Amino acid sequence: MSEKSYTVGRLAEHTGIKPVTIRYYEKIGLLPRATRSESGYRLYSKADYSRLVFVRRSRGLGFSLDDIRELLSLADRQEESCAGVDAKVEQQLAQVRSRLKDLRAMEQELERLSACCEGGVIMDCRIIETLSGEA
Amino acid sequence: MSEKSYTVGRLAEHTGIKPVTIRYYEKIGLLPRATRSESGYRLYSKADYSRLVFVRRSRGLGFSLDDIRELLSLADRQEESCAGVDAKVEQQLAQVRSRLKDLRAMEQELERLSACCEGGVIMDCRIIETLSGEA
DNA sequence: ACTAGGGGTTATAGTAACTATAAGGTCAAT
DNA sequence: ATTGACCTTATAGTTACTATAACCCCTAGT
Repeated sequence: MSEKSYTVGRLAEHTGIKPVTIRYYEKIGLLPRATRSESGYRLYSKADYSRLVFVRRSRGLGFSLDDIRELLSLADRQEESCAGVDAKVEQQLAQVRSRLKDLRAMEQELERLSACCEGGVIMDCRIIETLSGEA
Repeated sequence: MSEKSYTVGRLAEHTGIKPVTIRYYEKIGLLPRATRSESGYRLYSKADYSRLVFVRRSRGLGFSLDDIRELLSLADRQEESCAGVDAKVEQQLAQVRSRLKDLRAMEQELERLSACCEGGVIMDCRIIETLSGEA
């Protein structure tokens, strides 16, 4: 059924995740141990490919590898409620929003600093002054 | 002139940067070597305090420690143009904006996922399906 | 058959910016 | 004199990789 057709390099090409990274994921137990060819090469199936896509997409949403480990184990229990998954998504959304808030504040302050530079010398630089100084 | 009045702990209290971190900054050369008391304790002056505030504020704007090292060395050349500083700020602003873009995309996608959960079981979960699947 | 390339394999160290731990020295107060 | 809160150093751990070294395998060309 599950023909092992990909080597690690071919899997990498198809998923956009580098061979080293794939091996790393295996090492930390995020991916199951790959089956091996006679000569010791890793061999992957379509199912392995899907799992890796899951990881890539989750990473794209900012989930940590630990989070993804949990998501994968939740995903594997087909008959259970998906409340856990939903909770993880909510949690991640909250984290992303908090990070957004921080970054927006940084953006504003950087804009303010940038605007107050008048091209003089350091001694009179309002940017340096602000960074060194008050509040 | 520059009375060395702070120990590392007192400096930490005043700046909100922990003693370990202050020592770490010294170790990597971001802060100059502190003068020492007879018994070997680090002692800091108002100038040291200012420099550390500079670091903290720059960190708050997302600058890397390497960037801050450069900013500090730029700031030390009082009579030179502040163009370098301005450039660094612009650069940082660009980076923050790029990160913002990424995070906004994540936020949107997470919102979409969150909305499509209908409280069923994993088998029917659109979230899992999306993560595993297409795109 | 030999060899060169482009795979694959492992283990180890490095990255950023800290945090945690251990094992000990100092200082002010009781 | 001893407690407790501080200080000192060195080392290892964190996250998610990347880089390096040293070696093995497989296919294609001569």
